[in-house]
Amino acid sequence: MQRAKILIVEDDPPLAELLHWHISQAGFDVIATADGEEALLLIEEERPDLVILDWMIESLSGIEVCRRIRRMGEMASLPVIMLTARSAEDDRLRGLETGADDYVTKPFSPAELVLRVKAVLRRTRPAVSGEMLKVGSITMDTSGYHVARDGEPVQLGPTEYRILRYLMERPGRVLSRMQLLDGVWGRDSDIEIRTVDVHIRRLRAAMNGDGKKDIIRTVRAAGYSLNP
Amino acid sequence: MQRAKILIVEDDPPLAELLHWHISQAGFDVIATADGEEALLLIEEERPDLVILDWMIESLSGIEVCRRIRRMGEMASLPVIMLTARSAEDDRLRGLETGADDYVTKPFSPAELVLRVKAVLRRTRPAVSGEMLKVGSITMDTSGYHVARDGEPVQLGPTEYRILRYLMERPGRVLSRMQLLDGVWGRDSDIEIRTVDVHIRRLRAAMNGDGKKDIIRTVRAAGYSLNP
DNA sequence: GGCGGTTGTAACAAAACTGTCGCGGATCGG
DNA sequence: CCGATCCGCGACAGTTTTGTTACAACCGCC
Repeated sequence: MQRAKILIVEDDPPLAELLHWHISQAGFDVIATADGEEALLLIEEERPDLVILDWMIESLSGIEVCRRIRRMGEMASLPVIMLTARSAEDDRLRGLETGADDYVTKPFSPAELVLRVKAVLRRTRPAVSGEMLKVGSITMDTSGYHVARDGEPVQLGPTEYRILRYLMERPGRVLSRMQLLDGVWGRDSDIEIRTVDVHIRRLRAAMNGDGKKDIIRTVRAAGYSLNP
Repeated sequence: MQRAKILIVEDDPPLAELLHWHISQAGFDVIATADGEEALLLIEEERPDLVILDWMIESLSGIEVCRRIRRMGEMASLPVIMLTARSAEDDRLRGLETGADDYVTKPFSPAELVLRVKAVLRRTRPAVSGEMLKVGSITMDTSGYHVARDGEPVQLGPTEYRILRYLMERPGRVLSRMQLLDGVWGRDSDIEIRTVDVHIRRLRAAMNGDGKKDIIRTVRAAGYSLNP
């Protein structure tokens, strides 16, 4: 199972270190910064799966960071958990309004935070939390690398598996070849963009074995998506 | 945003009431029953958007209800969240194979259940996820590139799609050919201005399939606009 | 080193879409 | 009613985008 990458944005060094330890102890990869501007850069470059964001940080308020994340286009759906000092209803509301997925009020137990992280990941990225993915008639066991259609197991090559997984994590959404290259091959791979087509074809061939309906929709000039 | 209707099938009265309260508190319309047979009837009549189904109910096991829902034709794609007592991997598999969209193992927090409900709805009904454009009887799912009129899907070419999107983002406003050229083709394209007409015609042809009313208004000497 | 399976590319074929033209009907202001 | 525009329509050739196939390089593994 692929480990989820968590970005911690916290400018109080002792607390940052505490969080770092507990989160990585729970089996996540951790990157950290104390600075809001840097956080935005790190999000671009490291593509974390979730951000833990202190409401009160120096260079840029947490709420502003959150707002900017929501305007980042490709990363706009990045889950954010806010750490707030007060539990005032007011703050909770404002936090959720700017697009935080959850919030934790200080003081909190690290264990609780870890639980929340897992819950949010389970909700937003089922695959990283080791659960079963299901879209239509297709099921994928992400821990055992098993894929089935209508209960019938399907044999997939590694790349086909990764493409399918990427699609199943975003069912119905049309993904451009560029997005697929980034998501499946990695951000910095100099692969021909048309190569995506070939693998899509292979994935189709493997999944539509009998005379079954095609599971992948081609959207001209846009990309591919999983059929509902 | 239109409220989603949730059907709860749970035969333990205290738990049913608890669920009822939390789900409706979260802003959903709730209907409930303790009986499997009745659940199927309610689905036919009330057309809920999602079903929360206890694995162990009396008259008909949850798993059997789920199976029948999947054979209901029109309602076959109804999302189902299963409540299971055990967390055995085995049950998870069986649950997903019979067509549940998600499952929650008891004990669970009502908050988590609400999160899952929202997550499943987001996945199955893009209308709730804010990436949906609506103007009159036309809906456009911008993340999945789906366009529908009166619920009927409409097939559009790339340029027609971009024009319609541009229009839907500015409903009612009259846009000159020049504006459309800038907005849809890009500021620096040396396209004949009359080409806009042709694409508008193609868009019309695609959208007014049956004898439906024209969705685009021609404003002589000014341009085009979307009809309200 | 040989082997089965996988991967990235190139090249070609097929399909879908695009832009342009010219014609004729519609509309408008006198 | 008339001329001047403006707009809708059908056709069409050119382009772009996608599907398909074949092939050489590569990989881990024995």
